[in-house]
Amino acid sequence: MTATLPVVCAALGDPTRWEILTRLGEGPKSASTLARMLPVSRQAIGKHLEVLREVGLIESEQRGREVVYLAVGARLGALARELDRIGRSWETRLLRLKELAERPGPAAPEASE
Amino acid sequence: MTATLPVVCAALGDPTRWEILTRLGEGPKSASTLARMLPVSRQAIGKHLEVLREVGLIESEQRGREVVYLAVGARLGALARELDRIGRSWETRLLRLKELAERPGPAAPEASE
DNA sequence: CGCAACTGCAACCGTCAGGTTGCAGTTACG
DNA sequence: CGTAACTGCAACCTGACGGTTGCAGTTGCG
Repeated sequence: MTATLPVVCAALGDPTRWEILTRLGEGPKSASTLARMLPVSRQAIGKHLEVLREVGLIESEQRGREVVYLAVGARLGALARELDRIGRSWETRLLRLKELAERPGPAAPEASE
Repeated sequence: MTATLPVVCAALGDPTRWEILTRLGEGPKSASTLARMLPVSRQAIGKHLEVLREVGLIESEQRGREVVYLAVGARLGALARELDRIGRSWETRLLRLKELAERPGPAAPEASE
């Protein structure tokens, strides 16, 4: 479940998958139920659910004869924190470079390599 | 630049693109420079840069005869906040459903549709 | 001034992801 | 107890994506 960043982002990179996540965000649902509300086949839904489950964005739970899936908000929160951290690091580095550029140093501070 | 959520996530869904972003996070660089540090052609880099620029994750800047690109941390931060918000909403809804299930109501509260 | 280096555009290619249909197996509802 | 509904697996198709090469056009460094 320690899915690498690009992988979980890729999972979130498909519109249909977001459709599914949105519906699941409203409450637990089975693959068949989802297939009934979306314009794709049950099998396609199944593949998407598998992808989402692999990166920890949803969990499955046997309920009676059907398998219901639920959205895991915590997983999305974790991703959000990770992205935020990275974004901040970019900003601070950018700022440091700008400071170097302002301050008249010995040579021209070139950062292209 | 109001790139929809799945689109910007898709942009972040490619490993090579993360390579590029990481390098750009260290400081502004040109396409050729990036191509020299990564195991792909300059043209491939160019396509990736275009994708990243379209979703606002990087910006371009003419510097001398070359075009340098810089990572936009704010964009990533915005995405992070959006994801966090959604994740929280999932959790609260889940909680409400659980409450309903605990409380002995008139009928069995079924949320599969 | 001339050459080297960077950019932009276009054509082309292989792979894989998203989708479909079809079928077989289980399991709860009536 | 029978049948309807849900699941799982497999084969197959197609388009888009990540990658390549090739070429033409600028622009600045020595």
